[in-house]
Amino acid sequence: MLKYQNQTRLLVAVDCIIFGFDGNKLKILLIKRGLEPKKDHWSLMGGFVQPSESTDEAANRVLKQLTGLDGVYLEQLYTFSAKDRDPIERTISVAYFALIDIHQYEKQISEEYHAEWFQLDQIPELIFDHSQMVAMAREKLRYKAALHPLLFELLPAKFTLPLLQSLFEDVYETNFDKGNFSRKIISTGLLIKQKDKDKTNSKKGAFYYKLDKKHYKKNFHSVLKFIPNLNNHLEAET
Amino acid sequence: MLKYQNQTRLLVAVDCIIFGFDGNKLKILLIKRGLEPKKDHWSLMGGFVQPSESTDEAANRVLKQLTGLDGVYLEQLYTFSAKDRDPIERTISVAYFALIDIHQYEKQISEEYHAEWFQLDQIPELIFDHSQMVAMAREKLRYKAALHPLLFELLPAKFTLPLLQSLFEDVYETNFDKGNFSRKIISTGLLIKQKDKDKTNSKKGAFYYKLDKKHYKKNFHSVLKFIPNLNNHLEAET
DNA sequence: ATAGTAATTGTCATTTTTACATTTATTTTT
DNA sequence: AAAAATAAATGTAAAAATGACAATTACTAT
Repeated sequence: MLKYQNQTRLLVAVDCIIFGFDGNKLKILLIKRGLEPKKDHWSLMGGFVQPSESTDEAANRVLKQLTGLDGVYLEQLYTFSAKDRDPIERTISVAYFALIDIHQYEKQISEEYHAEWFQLDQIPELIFDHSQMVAMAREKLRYKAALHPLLFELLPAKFTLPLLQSLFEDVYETNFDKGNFSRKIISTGLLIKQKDKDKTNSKKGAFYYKLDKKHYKKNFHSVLKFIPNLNNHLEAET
Repeated sequence: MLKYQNQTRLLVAVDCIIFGFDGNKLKILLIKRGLEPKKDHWSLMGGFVQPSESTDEAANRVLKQLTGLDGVYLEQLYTFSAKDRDPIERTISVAYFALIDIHQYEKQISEEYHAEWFQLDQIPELIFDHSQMVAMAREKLRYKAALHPLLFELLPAKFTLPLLQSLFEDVYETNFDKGNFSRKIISTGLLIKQKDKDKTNSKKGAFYYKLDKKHYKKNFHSVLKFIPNLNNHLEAET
């Protein structure tokens, strides 16, 4: 089976940075690590790549194990390969980031892993280089969401413009003018206005919208500039 | 040494997509593969990751081996991990893309590998999934160069605006208005005008410019929009 | 019926973009 | 030595977009 002579083989893992939005705050899902080393320390959900799978498949498997979810937004982020990143044995890790609708997530499944959602300003110390992975995922999310319709993946099928705006405001830690924001979103043509309203947050109520799936897929890669004064809100990118 | 029980270890390689600009056309550097399988077929330059190195270090090593160059622009692109991508033995490959000043490149070194520069519309059949890697690198280059001052890495220290424009025009396969182009570039504040001109292409001569290195590093991550009608020139992104 | 609230729509000055036109600096030709 | 040729550099203005702020609207609760 080993046909390239004299080459070292390495452990390959995947780790997932899983984002969710509870209607108020952007959060990531962390687990308490179940095996040594660093047992019971906070960690990203991950696992070793099996002989039968690609890293994409491994990441999807791991994500399903923890959340019960299939077919969610999952994107390869970066491969971490520092020689000593795992103290037990050399392992390279391909990091993925996922965006899920937090309400779809099945709690009972994740209890097995002692998983918890954390706000981004309250993330505990993480094992290995996982803090670096989280930082990079957050940067990438900010960068990409400013230019592409990404954050919709975090919302339920029906949502209001004020809810969308509060998500953007939390991601960019700033406030946007509501008039300009709604015009910009509407002008993308990505949303279909519904007949009904959400009246939990105001007396007037805010219309629900749904994604126009076709338009969304077709225009996902277009550069849209959702964010005014973009450069004030991005520090760096990957 | 093997401390995580019952896990499979895999070969890990790096492959480099090396871009250069000869003053006329954007090109990539390919080699004739020296070992079986697929000996003498066209291939990206690559190599196995050694126990002593990270993938970044491996990519830099491989790049230096082929070009003789140190400290060039090198960025991790994507990790390719399809189960059967290498027919001999399972190998995952971390692809990197490099931007070099083609005139710095030392030809005698690469003759050992039978390396040749190819225009992007004349790339031969490549081994394994290397064509896919090239396609992704090209997309990424287009995407990123539209928003960040990336293409300067392909030019010599002193260059003219018309040369820069011809590079942009080749990358995006289109023509730009020269007045608007030069204004946009100048307005970034990234360039320092020199006293001398290049008179090889016109009677009037075009002033040389140099990168303002400090400004360049500081503003590299700013979103600048170098390209008008951006969405007409990007198909997709990674 | 009225007041209160947040959603929605409106307005307009400012800035950016883009198409196209003119001027300028230099070399080559007459 | 003047004129023609060439491509670089600069100028112009209409159109589009952005962004700050104001007014109106639709509904609920008093």
